[in-house]
Amino acid sequence: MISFELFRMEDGSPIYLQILLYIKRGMVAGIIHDGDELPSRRMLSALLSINPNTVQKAYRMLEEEGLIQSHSGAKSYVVVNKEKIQQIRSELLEHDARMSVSVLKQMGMTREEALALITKYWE
Amino acid sequence: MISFELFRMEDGSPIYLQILLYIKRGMVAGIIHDGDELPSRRMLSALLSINPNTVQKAYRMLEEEGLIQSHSGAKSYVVVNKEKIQQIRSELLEHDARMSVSVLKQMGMTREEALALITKYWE
DNA sequence: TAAAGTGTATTATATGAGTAATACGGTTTG
DNA sequence: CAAACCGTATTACTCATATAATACACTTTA
Repeated sequence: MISFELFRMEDGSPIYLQILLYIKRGMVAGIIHDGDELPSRRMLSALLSINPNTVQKAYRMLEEEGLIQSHSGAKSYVVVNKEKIQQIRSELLEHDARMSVSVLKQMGMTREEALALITKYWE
Repeated sequence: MISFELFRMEDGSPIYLQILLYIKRGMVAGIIHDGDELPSRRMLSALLSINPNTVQKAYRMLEEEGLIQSHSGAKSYVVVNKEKIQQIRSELLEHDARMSVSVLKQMGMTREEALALITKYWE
């Protein structure tokens, strides 16, 4: 069963996207594997204190991408392979790195200052 | 007159927040100075192809923070000092650095891998 | 002075995100 | 089998974001 222990809602983006990205990042990190059981919509919504429809929206989008599999009445499971994970990894890294570099540059930071800042906040 | 040449709409967050942060980051970067003239609501909205009310929302919030000054009928100007800029700088850096570190960690990256990634996308 | 530009305000509309309550039928399990 | 849980769907509502169309009074400027 996938754990949502590290999940924190705070960045202001839509919750269903935060859930979707959390699961994708978990796949890339090697914490979420092929065949893993997902928490049910009702259980996860109760755990995060949000509406079941919001979880459903994230799960539906993941299913449309072919990353999870749902059967009416039964539990839902992760369906990935190495190629898919590598593709997601590239997408996420590129997006996150570009956004990070963009905002740091907008503040006039040098590369060295940026690296020092990342290091400072790493722990 | 403040330039919006580097402004790009793309990160999915509300436009009025993107404008607000763009101006704050410009102040921190030393590109936007005390006394600088702001583009009018109508002019900027036309330039960015958005509604004047959206620009007004960003400007109103900046004025409530005391970072710009508006007089009905006249142009609007930046009002900052070193202390304010230092405060904004701390807020923005902390927020951006925390978000960057958070997503990189969620993908299982080590500090060294994260620094290498930032370096790679810096140019 | 007259025109153009400006800040400010109002009302209406559309869309997306999120919640709330409920329902139906399938699967699992004691 | 029956209860519990599951995925799925529907309808209604609230709120924030963004647009659209005006309007008014003030300031700047030709």
